[in-house]
Amino acid sequence: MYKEEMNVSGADLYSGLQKIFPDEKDLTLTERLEAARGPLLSWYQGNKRDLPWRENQDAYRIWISEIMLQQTRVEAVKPYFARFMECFPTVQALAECEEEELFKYWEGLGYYSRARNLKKAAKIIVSQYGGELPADHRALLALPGIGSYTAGAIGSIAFGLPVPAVDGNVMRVLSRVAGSYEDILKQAVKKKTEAAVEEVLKTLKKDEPGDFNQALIETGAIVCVPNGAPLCDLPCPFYTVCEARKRNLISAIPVKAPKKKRKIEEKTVLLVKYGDKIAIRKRDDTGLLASLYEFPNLEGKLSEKEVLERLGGGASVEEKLPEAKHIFSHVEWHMSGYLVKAGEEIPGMLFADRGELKEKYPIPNAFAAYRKLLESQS
DNA sequence: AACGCGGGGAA
DNA sequence: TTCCCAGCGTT
Repeated sequence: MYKEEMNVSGADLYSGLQKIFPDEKDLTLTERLEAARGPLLSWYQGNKRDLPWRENQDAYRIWISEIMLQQTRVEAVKPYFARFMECFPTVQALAECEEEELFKYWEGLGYYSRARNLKKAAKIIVSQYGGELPADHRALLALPGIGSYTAGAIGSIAFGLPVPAVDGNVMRVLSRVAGSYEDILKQAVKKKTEAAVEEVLKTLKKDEPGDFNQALIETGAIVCVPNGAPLCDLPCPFYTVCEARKRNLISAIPVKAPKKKRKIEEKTVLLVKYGDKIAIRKRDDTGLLASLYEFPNLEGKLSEKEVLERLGGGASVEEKLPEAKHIFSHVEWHMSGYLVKAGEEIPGMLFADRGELKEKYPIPNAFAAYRKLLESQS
């Protein structure tokens, strides 16, 4: 209300508040981090979650977990991680696997380029580093699928390197600690934050960078939570140095630029039966759900007649299927569907039996509603 | 710097 | 509904 009435930006409001409280010392983020260093490390020892990839410091396990955890919640990752490590226990096993099989283990986890890059990187690790992940920040950063955050996480957790691992969690925590109104989605803001964390990492003992980075992340997961108010009354390692808490700005920070809205796409999904088999096809190798399999589908919401025109070849529609919706982050599929009986195998389509549908071909969850229909059908 | 890329849990 | 999650690669 004050903000809107005065028509001032968050930054202006903040500098205004600074003038109202001129006696407050304006600490830098680095100074706040240094002040919290001790409490943070001991808080982490007492509060860290017991997670499968924290059983040891094996770089391969750390790597796989960090890739899976990109934009993905811990609870979602746990079952995938267990199955993955069982099937691909070493870098070599991963480097030699079939991409199709790898996708099958990734099915439902999303952001499938992560899996593709994992295999690419595994081959490089085998050919250039003797099958061991390199204990070098720049070498890690050069591997496909490993960016600034992941290189920092692997480097510090597996190898003890003093490199920052700043993700969305850490940006949320530290923007509140600093009382900063800068947009945490901006890469320049993230870079500054990484620089501040790196300063402090340099002052740590040799075995502490991994714990320090994980402690920051853990604070974001346990105390300074996303979606709603942070739980400042739990023991918080930043309690005494947190500017947002001190000035009651926890609901205003972090600042994130609004996202643009999704577009909606209409689709008509076909479950085409030929004997006991069902038609699927492989998607294009670029773009959304690249290289995965799908039920044949047509653009737009088509009538029974329009479907038959496009199929030809003695196909007949057996029934109209219920509508389904799938929401991606940037697009929304509104699907209608038909159960179709094919008179012959249709060129360009692949006919799979129920077992192959379940065990062999990776089909993304966007088609889960129709897949389920199929299972209850038989 | 902006955009494309999954899926699901929670408010 | 909207938000946001242990982000990265491409343009």
